Amino acid sequence: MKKLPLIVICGPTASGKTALAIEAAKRYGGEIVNADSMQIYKYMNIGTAKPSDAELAAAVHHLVGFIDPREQFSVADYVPAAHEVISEIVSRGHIPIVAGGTGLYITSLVNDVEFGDDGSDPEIRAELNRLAEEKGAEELLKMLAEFDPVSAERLHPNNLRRIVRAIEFYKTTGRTISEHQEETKRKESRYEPQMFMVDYERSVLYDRINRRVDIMLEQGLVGEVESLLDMGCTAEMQSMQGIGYKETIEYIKGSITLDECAELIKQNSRRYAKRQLTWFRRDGRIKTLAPGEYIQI
RNA sequence: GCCUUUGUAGCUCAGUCGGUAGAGCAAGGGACUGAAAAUCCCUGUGUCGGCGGUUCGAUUCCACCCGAAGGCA
Repeated sequence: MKKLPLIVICGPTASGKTALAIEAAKRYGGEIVNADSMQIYKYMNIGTAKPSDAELAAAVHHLVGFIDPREQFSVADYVPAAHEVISEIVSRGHIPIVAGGTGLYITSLVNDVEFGDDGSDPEIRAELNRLAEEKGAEELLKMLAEFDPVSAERLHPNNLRRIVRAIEFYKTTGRTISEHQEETKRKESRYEPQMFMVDYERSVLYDRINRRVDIMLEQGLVGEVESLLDMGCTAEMQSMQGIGYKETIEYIKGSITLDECAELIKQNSRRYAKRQLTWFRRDGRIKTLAPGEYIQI
């Protein structure tokens, strides 16, 4: 079976993915598929550095701003949605260009990781979290070890979130998450990706990040967050965990000054960029581009 | 000009009764399969201001020089 070609533009925040994607779309007759876990939300424009109206008009974009920020969303929602959009793009005779910085979304899509309809249950998850608070994460790890020793061995006792997830997976599917992971690794992907990332010198990237945060504040990030709070968003919501949002909420609540808020956003963005680099660096398929270099296919 | 205090990691500072030094923050590295802008793990990076003296050995003691802060004139 012929694999579907896919252009992927990934990399850390503030590395110019949007502009590169638009350029590639124009040049090769492509349509852009967002792979950013925060730009999927509506009303969150400034803080997520969503493409501007002009940029959105310059090329066809998909999966941008289509989820209400009060709602949950996950890779398991993203991947099937992206598959569908991509197959439509291909059927139009266009080239799909996946662009974004969320490593998990990109890898799961490109490697064609399967997410079934079951496999998640918010109630079980909440119950496990409650149990962890009572008895501690180590107790849960022991529990996990009884039916999935492979995962239990791999997970650090402090990583409660993953421990909970592994137990939740077993309880909802009757299979262990480690088995599931092995299976999906063996599976052939339907895609043949060409992956690119702009490789900035670290200090240059950090300058870009710092500058961009200043611009976000000038553009009215505080106002954007205020109106999100007005529409009922709360700090606990997934969308409000986004960098730029959680810190601005602290400022609006009065627990930090605007300067502290700006510094915190910058620092968290830099740390995020570092984590993104760690993720993408280990994917040997990614070709690095010099700053200013266009992608070549 | 004189007196006092001070100079140790990127920052704030500990410390060594003389045996080349350690915390917090910052930073760096890594993991990652349904919260992923999330979550978690690992790591001390240093002509101890400079130049001499004493000493087997000086970041530590002494002299001088340079910088910083305060005080007196």
